[in-house]
Amino acid sequence: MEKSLVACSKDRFSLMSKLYMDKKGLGKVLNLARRVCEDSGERFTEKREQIFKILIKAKSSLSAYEIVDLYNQHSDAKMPPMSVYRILEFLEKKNLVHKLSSSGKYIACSHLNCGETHEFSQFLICNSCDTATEISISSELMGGLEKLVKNAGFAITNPQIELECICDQCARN
Amino acid sequence: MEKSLVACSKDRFSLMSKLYMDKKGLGKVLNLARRVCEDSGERFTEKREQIFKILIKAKSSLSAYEIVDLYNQHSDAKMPPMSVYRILEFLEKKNLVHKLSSSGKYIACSHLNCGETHEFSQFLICNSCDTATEISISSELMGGLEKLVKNAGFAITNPQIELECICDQCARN
DNA sequence: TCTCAAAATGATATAATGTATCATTTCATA
DNA sequence: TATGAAATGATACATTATATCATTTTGAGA
Repeated sequence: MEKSLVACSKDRFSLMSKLYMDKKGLGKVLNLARRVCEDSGERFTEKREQIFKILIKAKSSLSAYEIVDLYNQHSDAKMPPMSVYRILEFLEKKNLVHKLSSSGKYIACSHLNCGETHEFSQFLICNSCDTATEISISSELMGGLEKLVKNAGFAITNPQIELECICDQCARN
Repeated sequence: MEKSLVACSKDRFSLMSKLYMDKKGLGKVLNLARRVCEDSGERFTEKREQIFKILIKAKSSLSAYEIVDLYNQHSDAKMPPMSVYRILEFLEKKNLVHKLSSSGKYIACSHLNCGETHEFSQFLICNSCDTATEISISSELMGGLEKLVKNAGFAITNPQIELECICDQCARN
């Protein structure tokens, strides 16, 4: 896939909605994930799928150990943390999940709806309810940032940006 | 101090340079730090000053445990990690140091040169040499970001932004 | 279908980071 | 100099993350 600041061609420069998932949508996303893995000669194993599904269903970002607990609650075979870290790392490399560096927690990529995976996003993280919403900032804004950064003697190597926010729903309460 | 997206009135909307520090400058900054603390009825103790100086002299951001080690190397009395965490938290509240949330490491505020402290900054972090440079993004850019965030149903609560970069010097090597 | 190498996971230990809690010391000021 | 709040010490422990070697699973080719 081409590297681009914009993730999804169907949604250029616009707001991305959260990953909405009905049963049909879930199946589609899982198929896409499988294809992404198998296209590069790797496997979308049962355990990788389970962990991916845990993240898709999660309402907020999850730490590796929270995923361990969720997995072990719903399975007889207990998965050790090391395996979860490895699987998360794998899914992240495939751009199926993202790691929020400010919290160390993980979320499913919300661009899978449109049948694409992508590498870079920006995230709005609600301090109150811990949900993370993935957005794509405009090329104009990103261009402005890049210019500023260049003037400071730097170049952006990863345009992932995480913004500490409060969501409207939490703000009302 | 008034909360503002821009830190330093002498440098509005412009690039901030890294904290440059000769002997005279160091004295000035330490005096400022002491004043900031004592103005609110708190103390700029010897140990707080030592840790602050370690951060000022550091070429890159430092983890709490790195600071523990540096302190203990240059002192007979050994300071436990808990104390370092407490002191860092204190200095951060006073806006004398900043914590990089993506790495959990600390840097001295580089706006102290201009005789002011400030609350919010953006940081360019070199992946290669681990230096962090503090900048202030323009109000125009910040305004654009805020608009985008608002459309997504969020409001920014902390405009600290951390960008993964490579610095020109590392890029040449 | 059997074998084998690579991929994937298990198991275990340990490093690194961060917090909770209670005890002790330091310091301004009454 | 007595006292109470601020600051630090000491200790334990929780959380997060990685290193390493063993075992299992898988798919491709003999």
